[in-house]
Amino acid sequence: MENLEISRVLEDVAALLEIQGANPFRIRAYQNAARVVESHSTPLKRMVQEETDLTELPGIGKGIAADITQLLSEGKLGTLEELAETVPLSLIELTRLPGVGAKRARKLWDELGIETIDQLEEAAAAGDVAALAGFGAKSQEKILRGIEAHRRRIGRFKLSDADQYVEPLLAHLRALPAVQRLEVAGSYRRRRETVGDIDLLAIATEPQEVVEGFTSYPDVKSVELAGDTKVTVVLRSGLQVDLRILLPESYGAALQYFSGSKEHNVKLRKRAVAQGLSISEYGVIRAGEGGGERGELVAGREEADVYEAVGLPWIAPELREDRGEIEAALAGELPQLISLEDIRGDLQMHSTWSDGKQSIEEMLEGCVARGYEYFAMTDHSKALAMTGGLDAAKLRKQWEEIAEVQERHPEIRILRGMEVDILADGELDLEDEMLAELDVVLVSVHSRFDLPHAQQTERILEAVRHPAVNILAHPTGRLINRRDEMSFDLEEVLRCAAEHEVVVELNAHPDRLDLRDSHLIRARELGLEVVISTDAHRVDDLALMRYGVEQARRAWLTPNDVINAYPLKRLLETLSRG
DNA sequence: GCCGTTTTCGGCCCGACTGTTTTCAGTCG
Repeated sequence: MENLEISRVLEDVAALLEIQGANPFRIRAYQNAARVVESHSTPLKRMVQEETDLTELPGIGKGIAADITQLLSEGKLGTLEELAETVPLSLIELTRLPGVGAKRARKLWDELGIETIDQLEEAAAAGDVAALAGFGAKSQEKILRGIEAHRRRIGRFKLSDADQYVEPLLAHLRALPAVQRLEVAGSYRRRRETVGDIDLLAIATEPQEVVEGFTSYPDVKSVELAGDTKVTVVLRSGLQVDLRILLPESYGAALQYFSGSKEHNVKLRKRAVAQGLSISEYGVIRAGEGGGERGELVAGREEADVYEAVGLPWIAPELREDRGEIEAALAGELPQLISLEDIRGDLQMHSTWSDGKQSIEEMLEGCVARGYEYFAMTDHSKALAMTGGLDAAKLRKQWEEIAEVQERHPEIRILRGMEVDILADGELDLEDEMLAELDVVLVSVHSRFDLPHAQQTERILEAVRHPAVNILAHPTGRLINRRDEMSFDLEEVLRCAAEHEVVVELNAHPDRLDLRDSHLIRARELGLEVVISTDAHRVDDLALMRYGVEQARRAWLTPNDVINAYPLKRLLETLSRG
């Protein structure tokens, strides 16, 4: 059982306790523990095997350590099962709808007997929800909209969640002596922001051993299909994984075929047909004389051979969405995609001065360890009271600490920044004279996501036009699988940003990935520069940069489009213009 | 339930806003 799953179970315990109306601090203890477990880099499974004391982790005491140990040994948790006897587990899903929390979920169950989303939808559609005390017509409407959005998301895993399950599975399979080659294809390989299922491809000396090794993997919940060359399992997390065992001569063709996208492959096949070739998952075949006979296999062992056979260079998987990559490849104009090694700094992160978990110096050390030349310390502004956002006085104090830390660490440049809230009227949450003293000003929306379209657009435009602003952070405000983008005119905002030389952020946090790939392509067309930032709240989060870089590659971005791939001098010039 | 301790119990993230109420739940990170 992976850390993410343990974390999910602890979250479920917290949610049920909350619905039950338990001690709020006990609830928070489980929530805290869930967060700690989720972001812990070592698998707890291994810690338990090595008899490391789990209570060494912050927020994990005797009780939760015992819970985790039980969960790992028995695959289930007594605490949760006991709770589930008093309150239905399915109520947890209700609390994930906007406008429904623990109390309201409880009320829906108590008063209307609602246990599931389907039952809630039925009751809301019939108008029964609005009739409840504490609910009204607007709440009922919001619930119905929330259910609709929920349905659209169901069944897709965030890429980072998929990674948590896939990486240990790959390690398990690669350790099998019979495995000669093993790769993941599909949207996972193209690094799409969410994935439906996982496609594994392998070459094996003894296929049967690999099939057995796969189906006996401890996290397999059920084996859906077990043939000689194709096996489908569902992991405990609900993620479906297909494994195909291939012959070496068609491995590259299969990798190409199963990596997709479908649209990319359709275009590629058309091109092949025009050349008297046909591409399938088994290889590239030159049509035989007289049509009906089997033709000659001309490529298939390596993926690059497949592309070469139709006169193309190999195309990076992130580009394979039929967004002009085949045409670009033909013209020899494929972009020199950005990679993690190109990144020279991180321009959004938080410290204990606001809602970050680690000090400025600790964050600095994390950046140094990643080989960065610079980073920006960008705590929240005061409107976000919950996060301990800074007012002018506290910000000045923070600058003193930055100066001291900088003094001790000449090896990296600290930029004074702030993530300044865009207030509902478009005003910024920090005085102009303070803004002028910052090296980098990020602005972003954290409240009133529901303003009417025109008003929301004007609010953001107002902020982008402010002369002190350098970066528009997480511009759409979406949270993957949780919250839709705000309703506003992104095109107009991008045009305005271009005019005022404001850089748009690609927030690398795997919950956000905001802007998304298609938006970034548009931003680049409009001549905008992009910054890829992790929004780190702890040192470990700095590693999330890879998700931003992957998304940037899907958007065809090169090191020349991304300001935190610039050397310090060019970055400072970029930030000081305007 | 966790933490820290002045060791066996008290404290645990400050608020502003909306919708639906007339005191509160939910949301923002």
